[in-house]
Amino acid sequence: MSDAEHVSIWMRPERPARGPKPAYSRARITEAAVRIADAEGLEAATMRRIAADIGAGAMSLYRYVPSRDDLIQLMADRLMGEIDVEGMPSGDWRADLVRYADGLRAMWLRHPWIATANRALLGFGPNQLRLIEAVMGVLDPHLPIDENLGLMAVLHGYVEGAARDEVGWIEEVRRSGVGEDEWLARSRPYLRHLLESGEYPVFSRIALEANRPRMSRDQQFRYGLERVLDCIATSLPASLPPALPPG
Amino acid sequence: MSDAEHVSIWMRPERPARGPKPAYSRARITEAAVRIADAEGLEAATMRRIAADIGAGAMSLYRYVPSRDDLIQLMADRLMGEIDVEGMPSGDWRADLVRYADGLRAMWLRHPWIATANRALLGFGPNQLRLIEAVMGVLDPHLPIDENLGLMAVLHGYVEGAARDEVGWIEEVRRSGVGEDEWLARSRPYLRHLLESGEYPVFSRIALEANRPRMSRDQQFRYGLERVLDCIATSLPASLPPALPPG
DNA sequence: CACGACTGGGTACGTTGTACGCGGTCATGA
DNA sequence: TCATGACCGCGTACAACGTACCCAGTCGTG
Repeated sequence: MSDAEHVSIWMRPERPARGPKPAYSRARITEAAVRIADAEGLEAATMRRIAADIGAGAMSLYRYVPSRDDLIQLMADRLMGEIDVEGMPSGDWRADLVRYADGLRAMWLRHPWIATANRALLGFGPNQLRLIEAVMGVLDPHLPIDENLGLMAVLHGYVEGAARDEVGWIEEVRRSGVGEDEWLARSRPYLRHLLESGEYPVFSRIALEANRPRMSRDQQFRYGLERVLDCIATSLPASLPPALPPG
Repeated sequence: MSDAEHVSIWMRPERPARGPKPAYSRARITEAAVRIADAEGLEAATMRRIAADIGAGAMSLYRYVPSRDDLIQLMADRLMGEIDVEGMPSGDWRADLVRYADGLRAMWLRHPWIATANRALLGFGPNQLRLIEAVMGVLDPHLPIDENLGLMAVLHGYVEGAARDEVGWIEEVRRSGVGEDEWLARSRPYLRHLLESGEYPVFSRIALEANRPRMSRDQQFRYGLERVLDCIATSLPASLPPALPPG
């Protein structure tokens, strides 16, 4: 009953006052879990597997973490720590936001399983809070907090949506167990059926364009990002926007 | 071996040619699964539970659906069918996109569990394809397909990101088992700790603003949406944009 | 009318998260 | 100094899950 009061992992202290020295730590457990999830997906990071990885018994993990769900929250916050926002209100708001967007997307591509960790986004862990301070601090001097929140929703939504698309494809192929080429080959009959039905002209155009892509994935991402930043620029007051980017 | 070739549920025909009349159908199973997920979350929609709901034995479902993952894909596409895009290239591109955005967000709020269905977005089911045709058809006459895709990524990313935030909160409270007020009350000590530490000034500003919100959730969503649409408007050629919306 | 492709569904297996309880350890208060 | 009890690691156990396998019954087709 006393433990049930903690509604979030961040409210529960890792170390109690008394007792013998613990052999592991939340950080070590989280590290192992992230390593496994990177290599084989989040579903492979079971409690037993993580415990075996650090040489512990399965149930020992529950001395450090109340549930697997909370552990995943710890993992997500650890990932947020990888994003470099050092010295972030630098004066050039556009450069700052590009750096944040690129860093966030790169982190997603390094850890595709983050897309399946649903509670990753709202848990106010320390790294998440650090990101909020740094990134929202960029526009904070120029905008009321309401508008800042709205514009960040647009930026963050774009980056995460784009990353989710890329990563979803990666995970789809990984989960199917066959290689990317094989996956494409097996999908071809259905694709052909869609194209030949003639009912999906726009989709057909997309599919045919995708066969000879004129923009790399990075370029596609950058195109949309610059569009979002242009949008943000028009919402700023009479500040000096940096000239259009070198694109 | 012959079945394993189907890499997607949409490539697998529901009805084979011969044999006795089946008692159920994919549509009926999907309907029951959606109803359960709406009421108790996606994790409550287990195979046994769904089967019991329609009066079938647990294993009978596998005559219609190869796996639970594929069933979830069917559920997701069924949800896409709820979004009204009738007669969608209507001539007023801005009104069309607002209608789509509102419909998508409303659908998410009706079915919060969609946030946890990770493969929902890439499975080219019939309703998904119908959406693509209608929504991308709106800007298709005015833009090359590449730019259309880029702008749709911005729009879709914003709507889905905003919906995901709202829904994540709803699901967080639901999963905690306690009511919303109780959840807030239990989080207050941690929030107070964050505020009093003085390390998170921007976050503090957000938290204090949230105590006396000047915009409803709907209004917040609309603010960002209009911003995104403004952004899209500047990317259109010399077409006639409708005047700024009644906001 | 016999065949065999199909049906619904019961049984069973492997894996999961985790509740519970054991014997050992160590900071603390008498 | 030493007994106390809070904490440790962890083995056992259980309920619930997805689903492989098998069976007897059904029905379109030769």
